Amino acid sequence: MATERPTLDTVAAAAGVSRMTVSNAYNRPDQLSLGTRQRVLAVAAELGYPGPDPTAASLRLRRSGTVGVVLTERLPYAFADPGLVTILHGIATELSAAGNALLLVPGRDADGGSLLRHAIVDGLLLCALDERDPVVTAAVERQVPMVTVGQPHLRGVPRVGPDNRRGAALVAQHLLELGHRRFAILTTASAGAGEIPRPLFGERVEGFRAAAVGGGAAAADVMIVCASENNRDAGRHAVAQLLALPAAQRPSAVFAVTDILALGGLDATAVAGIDVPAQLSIAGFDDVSAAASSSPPLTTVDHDLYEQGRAAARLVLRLIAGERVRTPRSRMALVPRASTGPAPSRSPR
Amino acid sequence: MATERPTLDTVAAAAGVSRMTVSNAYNRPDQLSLGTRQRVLAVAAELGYPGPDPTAASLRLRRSGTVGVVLTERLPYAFADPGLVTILHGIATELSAAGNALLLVPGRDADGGSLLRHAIVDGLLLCALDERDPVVTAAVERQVPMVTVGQPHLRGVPRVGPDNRRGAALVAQHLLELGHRRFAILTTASAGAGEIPRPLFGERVEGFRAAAVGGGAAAADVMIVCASENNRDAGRHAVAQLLALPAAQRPSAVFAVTDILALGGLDATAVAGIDVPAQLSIAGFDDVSAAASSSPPLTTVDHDLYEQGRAAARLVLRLIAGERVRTPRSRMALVPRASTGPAPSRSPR
DNA sequence: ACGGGTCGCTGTATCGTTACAGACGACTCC
DNA sequence: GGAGTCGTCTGTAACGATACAGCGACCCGT
Repeated sequence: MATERPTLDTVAAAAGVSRMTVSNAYNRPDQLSLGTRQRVLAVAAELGYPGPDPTAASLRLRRSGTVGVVLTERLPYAFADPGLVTILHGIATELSAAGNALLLVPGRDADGGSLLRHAIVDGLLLCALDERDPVVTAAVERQVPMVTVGQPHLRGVPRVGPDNRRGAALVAQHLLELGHRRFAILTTASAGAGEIPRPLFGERVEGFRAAAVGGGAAAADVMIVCASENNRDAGRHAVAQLLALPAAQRPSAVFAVTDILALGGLDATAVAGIDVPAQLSIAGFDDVSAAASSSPPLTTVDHDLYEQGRAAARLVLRLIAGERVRTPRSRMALVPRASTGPAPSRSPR
Repeated sequence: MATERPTLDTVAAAAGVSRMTVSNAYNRPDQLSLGTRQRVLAVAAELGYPGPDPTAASLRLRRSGTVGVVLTERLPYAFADPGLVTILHGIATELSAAGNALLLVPGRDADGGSLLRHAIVDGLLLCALDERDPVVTAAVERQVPMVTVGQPHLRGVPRVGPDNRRGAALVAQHLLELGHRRFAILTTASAGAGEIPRPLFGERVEGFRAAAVGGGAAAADVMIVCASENNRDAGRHAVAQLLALPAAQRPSAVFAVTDILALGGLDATAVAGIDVPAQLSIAGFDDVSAAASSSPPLTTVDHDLYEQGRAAARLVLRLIAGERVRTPRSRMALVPRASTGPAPSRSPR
């Protein structure tokens, strides 16, 4: 029966109408009479015509109704990171509301080639990528409407994301107001696996240090401690080492560049019997859900990842529609909780 | 400079070669001399040519390197369900390893039309959909390689997923061997919000009942209890009501169609001071991570969602490659833990 | 009966790419 | 020196659809 796959032409010939009429039967029901339409669709069904080919339509229309999202070089890792999943949730919400599909693009394929070159998309969202990642270059070369989320910063490309420097400075200011003058910044080893790009944490480290020193701390009193990875265990180990320092050298407040690390730090204080915040203040960054229910609840910086995803999706849709957009300013706020308190008196017992 | 967007032709003319040579410069470096290739790419860069248009290439090649995934009618809900995210993780792992992108297709757009008609995909994966969902019809009409995960069962379409009847029967058999003869099946109200399709739970209920009755229980001794929703609180309420029954009518074992409900049931027994499993056995289904660490640990049925996602992706890729595949048998196993034990003696104290 | 409007349908001209079959010179081999 | 081979490059023919202008036919009011 169906020796070759039917096309619009096949159906048109069988129904005795022009190809355009068949196309209209599917896409513009108001452009033809009800009778003709039903007849055409009946013939199409009989021939087993699966409907207009979306690829051909996209070529002609010059749009596909699809937005590409690049999450990390190796896509599957993205699903292991609750933060990225949250961003993705926001993106999906906004895209599907606008009738767009979401294409998840692996950064590179097995051959090292960039799949991005072959992705059929009207626009791109780059999430949390290192700016030296080759996939970023490939994205720019595509010359497609594009928005970045978090990282990287690219000239001429709108970016949604927190001002990491400002957020870290908010924490520094909070701790300075509580009387702290000796700090440790807890970050991940910069030579680490690179699962999460360095620039992001670098901005937080620099933002905190600059604000702390600018606010009265001695440069020598802002130490930097590196955890081996960005996970709770690594945070615990790093803070445990910190607690082993002689009291005189010990900082009175720790700023961890992620909540995960900060929560690990709380674990270490619990083990060591250190009272937080009486003996040591700890603050994090991200306001993940666990931060509100830790013991004690964690002071942190809230920047709404779900909303960032939504905002980025809205922006790229507007770019696709031909509007001009500017990088918006993200909502961001210090969330003071019980893990930070006044600095202990000058000589801790 | 670039009054019109350059194409292969533009670049070919400017470089003084044929269009095919430009195409080969991008896609088949071995088909032309190094010198020519570099010259062509240089000219392309100068003209700002973004590389071959993926849409046109897909039209010509009849493949896009993309697999579509339909998770639920409203895409964003998918990210709220850890089970679906796990399946998606498995799918993404396998697809990206094979150099394919993953298109998340919302079931329907704002106008009620199906976006699936416009999705550019080489194949489709349908996850956990009700078979009466119009999106399923739309998918079938696309006449594209397709695999379903969990639900629905479709004639001629391979399906990956547990045999719910068999899994439930495993639980029934386990409880029968422990001497239980009076059962309650805990499921969700069939007239519920429909967040998760009914057939899935229906199969589990029927599978358990059939195996229990077939194994020696009186039909009247298999009662069905409905929780208002599939969450822990609703499970707790439902089991609390069960515990309020006169001892003579009370079942000695409860089979909950999901672990979530079963965990709620454990909460209820803890509140009521009922000893599990000495006074009441409780079993679940799914082996979610929390099942291993509940108190007592939950007897349940393990069917690996991550592996199901991987298996489904592999299958659809093989279909796309033109191979014939058969619906595989999923690994599934009863995981006996401490929440089930021998039936209490005939007259409970 | 005639101008003007609407309805329903058709024809032509792309959209940008890649497969395939060959053409053409140079090189190798006997 | 002629035949075969290789490496490069070219031309033609799709792939399957949609936008847009336009053309009869029909209905109206006058």
